[in-house]
Amino acid sequence: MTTTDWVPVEIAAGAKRRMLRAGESLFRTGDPVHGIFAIESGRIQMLRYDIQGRPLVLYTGIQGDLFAEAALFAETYHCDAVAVADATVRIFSKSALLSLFARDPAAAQKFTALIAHELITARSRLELLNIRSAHERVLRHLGLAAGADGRTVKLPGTLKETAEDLGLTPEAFYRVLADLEKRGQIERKDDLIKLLDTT
Amino acid sequence: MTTTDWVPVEIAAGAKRRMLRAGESLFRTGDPVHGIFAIESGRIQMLRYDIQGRPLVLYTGIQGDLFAEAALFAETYHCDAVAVADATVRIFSKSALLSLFARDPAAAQKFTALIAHELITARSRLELLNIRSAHERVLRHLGLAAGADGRTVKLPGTLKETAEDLGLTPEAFYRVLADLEKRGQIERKDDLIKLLDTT
DNA sequence: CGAGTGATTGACTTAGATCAATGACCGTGG
DNA sequence: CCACGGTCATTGATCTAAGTCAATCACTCG
Repeated sequence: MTTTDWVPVEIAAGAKRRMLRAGESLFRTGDPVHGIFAIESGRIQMLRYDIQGRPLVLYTGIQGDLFAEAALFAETYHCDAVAVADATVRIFSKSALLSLFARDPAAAQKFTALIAHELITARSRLELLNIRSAHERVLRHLGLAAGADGRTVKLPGTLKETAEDLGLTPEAFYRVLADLEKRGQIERKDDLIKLLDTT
Repeated sequence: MTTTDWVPVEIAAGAKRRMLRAGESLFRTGDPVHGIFAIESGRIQMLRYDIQGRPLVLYTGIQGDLFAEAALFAETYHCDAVAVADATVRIFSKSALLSLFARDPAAAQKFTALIAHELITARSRLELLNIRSAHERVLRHLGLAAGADGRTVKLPGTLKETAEDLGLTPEAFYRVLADLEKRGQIERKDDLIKLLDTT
């Protein structure tokens, strides 16, 4: 989600691109804010460090994710961002965005709507992760991810990645899928999953 | 967090209050959007139903939480909201907010900043819940929740509630705390927890 | 003074993590 | 064109961390 079609052309045009190699840092806590970022490829983590120096991961963003949105409203970054895999990002200048928003309320509203939507997504994933049973968790996830017909889900990326999203090991996820299929609760064809009625 | 000090007085003044009894519904999918809500007391859940009619919890809000923010940008609600315990909410009218934002970019920005901040919080809780070990999870949580000194955490609410937040059973949480204390990694005094150096 | 709830700890069980092995698939370089 | 190395998908065997059930104590509230 969060492809960057929310950005008005005028900003998109001026957006620079930056490539990072695995381990390279994009910004650090205290750096003055230059802008916010969209991940075009790779994987970026936001980190804080606790008092003992242990890293606390705040967010792991992948392809298509927008991040550091809150930096728009701060002078300096409040965490570090490092590439955990080779990555490229687009940079949307803070000043350009803010002045756009000030001048064009509709654009501002579009941005707010986008963030509000991401918040919904994040919150529903939180509820999902609080479900203890792997079976339930997978079923609910499929229910949420189901398309318009409410039955068909096309899994994005690899199963391994989906497993990760669900807070499961890949093995556990494979087993749950296999089991659901055996029980006739789902049908699988490649990366398509169909939910069946269990009455 | 998210106490309602973000609302400009003019809106706060006009905000109605509504009391709900456990099980009572605040709005349903498809209802026209009247406004967004702040929970003054109690507990409210947002729900969707999957095609088999099973409820999918999207969010559980408690005292102080703002919710249905995204409804500002929609004509109708996209989920149900029901009180899971007796609750009172304040209602901020959609039209009043939108016209405020259109006329006062600074207010709009404050709102966006608030949501962006909530997004950060939600995302960092997601990372937390993806940590499998209860020990690690609790330690990281304490690290994140630590106050300015980076060492002292005052637990809000009951331990049981915190356990719930962390995706742990109360028992598991008690045990982890007891264990951390025994190992000298934390110190507890009532609802204050102090992180100690483990070097 | 009970009734209700949170905090705590013990005993037991199990779901899911971990470790391991195999097959399918894909790109790459000789 | 094919062998080889890498990754994903899958399944089996095993182990343990955390859930579940249960009992006790402390507290608060009417």
